[in-house]
Amino acid sequence: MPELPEVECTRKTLMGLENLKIKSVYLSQVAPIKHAQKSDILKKSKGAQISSIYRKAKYLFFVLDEKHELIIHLGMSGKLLIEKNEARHKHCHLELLLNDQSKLRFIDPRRFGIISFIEFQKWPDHPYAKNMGPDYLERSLSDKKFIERCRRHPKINLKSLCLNQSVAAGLGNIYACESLYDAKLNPQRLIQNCSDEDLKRLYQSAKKILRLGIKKGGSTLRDYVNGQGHRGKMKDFLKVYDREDQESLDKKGKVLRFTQQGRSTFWVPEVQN
DNA sequence: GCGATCCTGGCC
DNA sequence: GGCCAGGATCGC
Repeated sequence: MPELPEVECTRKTLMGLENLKIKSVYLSQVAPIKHAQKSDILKKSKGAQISSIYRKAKYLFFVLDEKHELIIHLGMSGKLLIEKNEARHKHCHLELLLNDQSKLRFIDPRRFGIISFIEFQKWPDHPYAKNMGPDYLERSLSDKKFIERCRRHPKINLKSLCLNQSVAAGLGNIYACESLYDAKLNPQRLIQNCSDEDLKRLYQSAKKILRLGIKKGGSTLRDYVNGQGHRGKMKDFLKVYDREDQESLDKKGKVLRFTQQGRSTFWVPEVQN
């Protein structure tokens, strides 16, 4: 479900939780906890204060007392919601009861999401961090660095490159299709057949599209909502995604769909070379 | 590098 | 019933 813009919009709506204290923690029997112990999370979160909340690519980090960090990845169907009196959802896997009586809930029917827990600032040592390149919107990433990272994978196609979080992180299927369309690049083209100029254009398009996604509050195709339960408006600005056999939003041609690496790619052949 | 795989739910 | 879904890892 959520790509970088949706995770960022979720983060923004959770900012009000900073400095609140965790009174109690609930974890479901089937909570998707990875590389952490349930007992550890329960023990070390209880009574802790949420000192800050930050994001890297599609991961959210809740810093607890500057001693530990609770990590959440929303996967395909996950959402974080601030609730008060609502009954606990069937697929709620984590609930933090806070000292203002609100509850932060992680709801994830498919359980492709991730709950993890680390010592403060130990993310670089986490197994999942090793496969993650720089966030597209990170200031330290540059045209030159992006191109250099792309060149490590000469044999993969541009769509795979976009979805490969080790090159640069944050794009998912929607924003990958939109970025390739914006950059006028054929999703099937191999990296070895791209010029530096092509790759630079892809990087610049990705940043532009991701920023627009954030500005519009994220894409709600079916059920994405931010921490306050509000839908995003970016769907109305998507030019090719989910528009098979229709004209692209900017009327430059007919959108076709095909499957690449098991995922749908939406593109306009007349525009993308 | 690629396909299978982890899951539930919605839609045809 | 079958297919599809906003993700990412794992084995070959």
